[in-house]
Formats: sequence, structure tokens, C-alpha cells
Amino acid sequence: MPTLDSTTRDRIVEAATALILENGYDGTTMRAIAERADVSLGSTYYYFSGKEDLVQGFYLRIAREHADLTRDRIAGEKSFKKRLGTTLDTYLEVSNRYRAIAESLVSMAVVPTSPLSPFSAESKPARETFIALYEDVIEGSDLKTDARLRAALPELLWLVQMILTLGWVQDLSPDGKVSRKIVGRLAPTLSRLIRAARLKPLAPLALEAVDALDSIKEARQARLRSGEGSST
Amino acid sequence: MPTLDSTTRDRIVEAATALILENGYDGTTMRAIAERADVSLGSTYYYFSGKEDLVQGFYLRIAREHADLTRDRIAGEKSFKKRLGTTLDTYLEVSNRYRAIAESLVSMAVVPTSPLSPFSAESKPARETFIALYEDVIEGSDLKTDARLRAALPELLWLVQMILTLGWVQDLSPDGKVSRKIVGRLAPTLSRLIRAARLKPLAPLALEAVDALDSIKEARQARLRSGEGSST
DNA sequence: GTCTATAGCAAGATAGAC
DNA sequence: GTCTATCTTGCTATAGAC
Repeated sequence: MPTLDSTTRDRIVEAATALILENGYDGTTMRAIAERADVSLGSTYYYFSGKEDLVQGFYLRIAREHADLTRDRIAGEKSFKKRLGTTLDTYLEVSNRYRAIAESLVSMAVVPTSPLSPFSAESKPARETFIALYEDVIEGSDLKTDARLRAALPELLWLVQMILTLGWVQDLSPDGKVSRKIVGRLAPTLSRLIRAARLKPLAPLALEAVDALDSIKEARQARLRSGEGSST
Repeated sequence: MPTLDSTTRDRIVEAATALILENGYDGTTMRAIAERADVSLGSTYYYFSGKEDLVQGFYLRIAREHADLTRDRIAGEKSFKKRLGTTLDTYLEVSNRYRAIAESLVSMAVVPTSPLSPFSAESKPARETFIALYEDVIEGSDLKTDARLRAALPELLWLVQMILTLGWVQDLSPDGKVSRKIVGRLAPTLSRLIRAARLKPLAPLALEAVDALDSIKEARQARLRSGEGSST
């Protein structure tokens, strides 16, 4: 935590953030960070276990920007479809600010044992910020659906957002135009599916989704018994 | 393929394959590969542009093993649900053989500009092997569904397989048990959804999926205008 | 002309002096 | 806690063997 004068640690974080957003992850060397922060390379490694560690802060940053912006924009709106649409649109908008590091970030995030995995213990603050936002998106809306699905929904929507992120990274069109188009369709479709979750052909599907989520958590717990730290 | 005497190139491939499966991607150094192959480091770089290049072969290898095994197993079976189930089960079985390098592979594969992206020109042979298999899975089955969906289905199922792969990599349970469980539910659910694609609540959803696929391709084409090689 | 050997750089990471 | 070596390894360049 920063005191009055900027500590060594703060200066390193500041330098790293600026350089990484400027030149991307691979384009930023630990030496350059150390130099810009006016400390030695060794000191940088004293405070951070490596380059990856320096990047962790981006998650929470994105989560908070997303939550703040979204809450402003959906205030007063009751339609679940619209609330969800705005939330996803805003997510893409915020993500686009960090396009420069997106590929490196996702590349590291898909490694399940990495602290940068969205499921890791280290990512918990960011993860819970996102899930809490989806809880609010639902809570303030007119949505009525299956009870079990409702309970799991915030986490499920966060999972959808993760998959969307993977698609967005693949999207090489300018400003992620194609992703926006897909999201424009995704929100109404999801909304319709969720509402219909009590109807005949979809009821089992909804439960599959909920069960799948449980299984995923279970898988992670299975690993906890035999190794390093991670959680959900 | 080796001729009578093993050429330098062959020895490098052989050494790389063995070492990477043994120690993973990051755990294998170019120097170690060169040493095991009994060639110089420089020679290794003469034949392969880098470590990534050496890994490209794994894709096709997995695709072929998957296609061969699956075709054996679904021969004679008419039920689409069962054919799809077997195909996905077999995919996980084959993937598990390469678990040691899966994380590194996926980590590189999610970078859209990488030659190791499943959508890249370099990955075309493997991609088409997979898609051709799904075409056969459908063709030999009792499946009847919406015409437009039918046409896009092989590619869509391949996309599902890609997403499944991401989930499988996250699955830290022994032998990917949880993934198998999810796949056990996925096949019947998908089958039901595809069959129901002409019914009321699902018809629009099916078309969304097809349109989404078109959009993804479009996104890729957009990039082709302005840069390096990749295709779909 | 096709391949191999050697030298050297850049950058991530670590050890140990102070 | 900070620094100065030092190590490792991916990668490039180049000289030269056959």
C-alpha cells in the first residue's frame, strides 16, 4: 500500500503498467521496467516473482472499470435483455482499452495452474467483482426463471463472458466490430433461453448447464487435494 | 518420414517429440533437443524456424489419430447421438495422450496471429481433417435437421470441439474424468438441440449460431486485407 | 549449394555481497 | 532491501566443411 512518498514497489508498478500498455507484454523487458522505475533489476525481482506477477493487477482494474461503467448505464433500466446487453457491450468496450495486452493475458490465463487463470485464488478479487456485477444485473431486472438456474446464473454469465473474451481475442477486425455484432445477438438470445428454461424442450438443457458448472468446480477441488493453491 | 538412415531432420523431430512429451514444452530446451539428436544447435535452427515450428506437427498427428480411431468405432452405427458421443469421447481419449503438452499448446493456440492458431493457414491440414471427420459423422447418421444448419454443422461441431478443448485443459481431475462426464451429457444435449432446430423456440437460435460462424470467418478475412497469412 | 560449428546477443531469472 | 554479478536459454549471424 502506498504511503505519502512513492515507494519502490509503487514506482515499479507504475513503470510496468505504462510500458506494457505502450509496448505490449512481450515488448516490455524487465530491464526496461527497472530502468524506468529507477531501480535495479534485482530489486524488481525482489518485489515481484516475475513478469507475470506484474500483470495480475490488470484483472482487477478491468473488473472495476467494467462494474463502475455498467452500473451507471443500467441504472433505472428494468429489462433483463437490455441490462445484459449493456453489460456485455460495456465489457467489450473496456476490454478494447487493453487490447494491446489481451493476447498475452489470455495466453497466460488459459493455463489452469497459472496464478493468472481466472479461476485461481489470486484472481479471486477480480472474479468476485465480475460475479457480483452479474448478480446486480439480474437482481434489478424483470427476469423470472427456474430457481436453480437463477441461483447459478451470475456465475454462468461470468463463464459466458470468459468464452466471449476468447472469441473477442480471435476477432481481428478493427475495434472488435464483429464481436460487438455477435454480442448484439447474444444478449437477446441468452435472455430468451433463460426465460424459456422452464419450458419443455429447454428445461433439461438448463439443468445440464448448472450441473456442468458444478462439475467444473468439482474438477478444481479435485486438484486442490494434491497440490498448489487455487480456488473457486 | 524416416528413410533407411535417419537424416538430421528426422533425428531432430524424433528428439523433440520425445523430449516435449517427457518434459513438456517449457521444460524442453532447444539445446537439449540438439544434444539428444546429436546435432548442433545451429543445425536445429537451420531446419526449424524455432521451437513453435517443431510443435506444429502435433496437430496433424492428433487429428489423424482421432479420425482413424473414431471411424473404426462408429462404423455401422446409425444413431447420430451415439456417433457424436463416440467422436467426442475418442477426442478426449486421444487428447489425454498429449496432456503433457496440452497447456503449452493451447496457450499458443489462443493467439490469433500465431501459426499455431487452429484457424491459421499452417493449421489447415489438421483443421480439415477434423472437419471432414465431422462431415462423415453426420453423413452416415440418421440426423435430419434444418438445411442451413446442416451445411454449417461440421464446422460448428469442430468449433464445439475447440471450446471443449479449452474446458478440458482447465480440467485438473485425474484422466480428465470431469471432462468425460460433461461430454457424456453434451452429446445427447447437442443432438437434441440440433434435431429441434426447426421447432419454434430454437429455430432462431440455430440461425444465430450459423450467422455467428459466418461473422467469425468474416473477422478473419478482415485481417487478411491488412497483413500476414492466415485463413479459414 | 547444402549443411554444421561456433560465437555472441538479449532478456528472464537467481545468488550473494552489503 | 538494494545492488552487482552471473547463469540460462531462445535466437541470430557468420565462417567454413563437405
